[in-house]
This record gives sequence, structure tokens and C-alpha cells, in this order.
Amino acid sequence: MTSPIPPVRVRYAPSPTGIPHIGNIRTALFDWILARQTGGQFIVRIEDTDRSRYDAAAEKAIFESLKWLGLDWDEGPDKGGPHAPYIQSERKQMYIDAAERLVESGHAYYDDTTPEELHALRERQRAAGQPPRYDGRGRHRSPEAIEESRQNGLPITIRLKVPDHGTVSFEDSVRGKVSFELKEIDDFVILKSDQMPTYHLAHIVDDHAMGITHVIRGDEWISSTPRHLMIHKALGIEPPEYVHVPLILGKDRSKLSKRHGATSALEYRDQGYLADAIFNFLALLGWSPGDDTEVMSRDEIVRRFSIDRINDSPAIFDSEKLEWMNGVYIRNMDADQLMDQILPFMERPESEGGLPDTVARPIDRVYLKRLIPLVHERLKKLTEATETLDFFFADNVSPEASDLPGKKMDAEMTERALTAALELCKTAAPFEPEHLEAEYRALAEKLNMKPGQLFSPIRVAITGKSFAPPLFDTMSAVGQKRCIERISNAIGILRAG
RNA sequence: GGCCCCAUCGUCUAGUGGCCCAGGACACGGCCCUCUCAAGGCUGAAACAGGGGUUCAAAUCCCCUUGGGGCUACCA
Repeated sequence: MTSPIPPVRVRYAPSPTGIPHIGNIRTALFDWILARQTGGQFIVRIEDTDRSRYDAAAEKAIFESLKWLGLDWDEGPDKGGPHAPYIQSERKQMYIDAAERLVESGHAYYDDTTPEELHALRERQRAAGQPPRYDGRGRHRSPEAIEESRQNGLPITIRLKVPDHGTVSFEDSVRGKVSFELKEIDDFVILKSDQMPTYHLAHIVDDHAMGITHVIRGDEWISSTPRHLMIHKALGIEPPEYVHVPLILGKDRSKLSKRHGATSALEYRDQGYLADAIFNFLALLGWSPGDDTEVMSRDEIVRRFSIDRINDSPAIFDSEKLEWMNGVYIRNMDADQLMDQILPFMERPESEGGLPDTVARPIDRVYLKRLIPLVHERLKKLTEATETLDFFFADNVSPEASDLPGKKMDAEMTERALTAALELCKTAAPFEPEHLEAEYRALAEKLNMKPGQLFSPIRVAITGKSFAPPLFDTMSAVGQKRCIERISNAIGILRAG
């Protein structure tokens, strides 16, 4: 069903100005999938041409996100490659050369308009009810005038000459044909006064030099694509295939932002989501295989992915569905894998969601391994392990008196249940789940209670919670000694309450 | 404001003119299973934004309206 296409060269080109959010990472995901599917290359390039917004922590987070999701790259800043360097600030001269070449060929010109003049121009246009647009005044500046401004230390930029009439159009892989009127586009800056290129120039020079075949990027770039086409034309080079993918929106339909809670891949990692689940979920946000399959391995996604099945419309990030899918992935793991994943979360400090600090680290792996089957299918997120398992590790628990009675039970009946449960607990042997269950069921009958009525107070007494893993597995794992202590403690709480 | 993009259940989506009084999944309700909570099974409610065309036939094609989003920087 997927039309086989020749090997692609695709790149993820984030700017290190902030932690990449999930929508941004999804384009990297699509890049990676396509590269792996076609046997092509996935390239990472850092677009740090805005020196004022550079953030080293953001750059670190970019690579950490990719690594966590398993999106390995073939060429990049750390790995090098045939087109190194892969950091734009280190490629500065290439852009300067390209811009100057465009000036020489008459496609671009030096402009000495100051920011203040530009601002004033826009204000005037706005006041007159006109769209703010650069008026092309620099086109008429003589070389001498530019040189004089340069001598005087005025900022000089290079702008592309955009024809004032005509149409540009291109065939987008997901949108189809998109057209723009050139009269809507002004002469835009390609080389800033600090000699750094703008995004427009830089990415085109690089994509061409690096042999990029498909530019996969967010929808927000679609309106600047005509500018990119004009640069290609001026440079005399062929544009790549454009793949504009729909944006990912938050619950309120606005662009995903901090207000919507977690937005970066790393935050999801820290909240106990699995990389495979995020991978699967993200792939399905804006793409679908065409049938009802939802849970798919990486291999299956790589095999079935195709650009023409990418959706046109923006998607809202549904965290509830993500949580469900994460649960599916947890259930599909084997016990050892799950234990490895859970351990670091449980060993975090108590203040960060780990077990109480009174529980010794490292956690007893042998004991934990025994507990995994009891909670395996109950977990949706790795972070939940702490709260579902804490009572196994604690010395004691403190249930509320009001939580102890089961359905249709008063305090007297609850006390009777616990007292009898305590006696049986002292004598029960072996302290194994099946045996315990048989004994306690018999006890319920003897007490003329429903099994659930007897079990309920015991559960709360032993776990401190009204819901927990199956009672007799739990009791067996907690151990006879602690069970006796906890039940008698609960009786005390009940009497006091 | 101008330009561009988008529009199927609350959400993610299937649907590329007849197979659709629209299928799946999450979430939600009911039932079953059951010692609680899960998991699992069955089941229910829930959508083609509106209006015009084109056609024997439209969720699917065209136009308009409405709504949402993006861009409009010497940011990416």
C-alpha cells in the first residue's frame, strides 16, 4: 500500500531557543520514520542564527529528547558527516557568500534602513489602514550611499528583491497546490546586520548543500514558503519536496503551550510515560495507517508510514488516550523490563514521587520482582508504581477509621471481622495465597458475612487503602508478621475512632 | 485588517461519488466477570458546521457563509 520511494535525506532543524515541544518533536519523528523506511538519512542540524535567543539548556534538551525517543540520527553536530559542520553559526561564511552572490547577480541588495525607520514606516502604514510591509526603499540606494552608511556604523542588511507582481505556487505533499500573490510579499531580509543569515536564507543554503530531499515542517511555515521559493529561484537551485504537517493543538484548540500542562517529550518521560508509547501515539497524531490498527511497533509504523496518509487538519493532543496507550505498552512488557523501568521512579526522593525516604535504597530487587505481577496490569504510568506499592515497603500503615468498614458494615461488625481475621492470621499456615484464601473464605462463612465484607476491612488494615492488588497475594507478600501487626493496629484505630 | 491553511462523534480517526440512516479507538453509561481496584468480554449514547450547486447518486467534487488556526520581524 505504501508506494516505495527512493532513499530520502531529511533533517530535523530545531532552533535552540526553548525546550522542543511535542509537536516539534513529531516532525522529527516523521523525518526519522521516513528515513528508516526508505533507507535514507536522518540529519540533525542546529539552527542557532538568532544569537540573542540561544539557550544551551534547550540545545541539550533537543538531543536528549531525540535519544529518549530512539530517534537516532545519521549526521549531526556530535556525529559529523559529509556536510559538517551541522551548526549554523559555524557555517556563517557560506550564508554571507550566498547573500553576496545574490547581490552581485542583481537578485538582492544592501539596505541601510535603520530599525527605527522601519518601525516608523510600519506605524504609518498601520495608521493609514494598510498592511505593514517594507516599501523597497533600499532598492534605490546607490553603492556610495550604502558605503557612507557603512562608514558611519549604520546597520546594513541584505534584502531579496521580490517582484511586485506574479504568482508563486508549489505542490505540497500533503496540501496539494498552494499559491501566493507576489505582491503580498515584500523585500525581506536574508542577511542580518550582524552578518548572520535569517532562517529563510540559512535553511535553504544548508538544505541544498546537504542534499535534503524532503522538508518536513509544521504548518506555520506554509506562508513563508513562497519566500523560500524565491530564494531558490534567485540562487538557481531546485527546491525540495515540501511536507507541511498539521499543528498539534492543546485541549482548548489553541497552539500547544505551557498552559496545557506537559508539552515536552522530556516531561512525559519524567511523568512515567514510555518512549515506545509516546512514539506510537505521536505517529498517530496526524497520520493513520488506513485501517483500525492503533497499537503498532516501531517496525510496523516504519513499514506502513506514508506521506500521503498524513492528515490535513490539526489535531488536539488527547492526554487521556495517551495514558490508555501507555497502559497498553506497560501490560505488553515482561516483568523484568517493567521492573527496570519502575525502579528509578520508586527510588526517587519522596519529595519527587519516590517511596518514603525511610525506605532504604537501593530497593530490594528480589522482593520487588515478586510484587510486579500483582500490579502489572494496574499501572498506566510508571510513576504510579510508588503509590500502588508503597505499603509493601513501609513498616506500617495508618488507615482512617472511617475507611475500615466494608459495604453495609457498622463499627461493631467491622471489629468482629478484624478480630477474627487477626486470630486466623496468627495461625494460618502456610502463609500462601491459595491457602489463605481458602481459610478466609471459610471464616467469612463462619462469621456469617459475605467474603467481601470480611476482606474489605482486612485490605484496608494491611494496605491503608480501599483498593489494592488481590488481598491474599498481598498478605502473603507483606508477610505474616506485618499482617498481624497491621490488623491489630487497625483494631486499635477502629476502637479509638 | 490582508494573505494562507483547515473543517466526520467530546477527542484521535476510517471513509478518495453508490458498499455509509457513517466504521474503529480513547473517554463516558449499562451489563457480565469479581474480595476492592484494574484488566477482559458484551452493550449503549455520541459526528459528516450551515447554505447553495454538479450528479441518477455526495461525508466524499465546486462555490459561498460560518468557525478555528497560522503568517504578516534584522525570531525560528
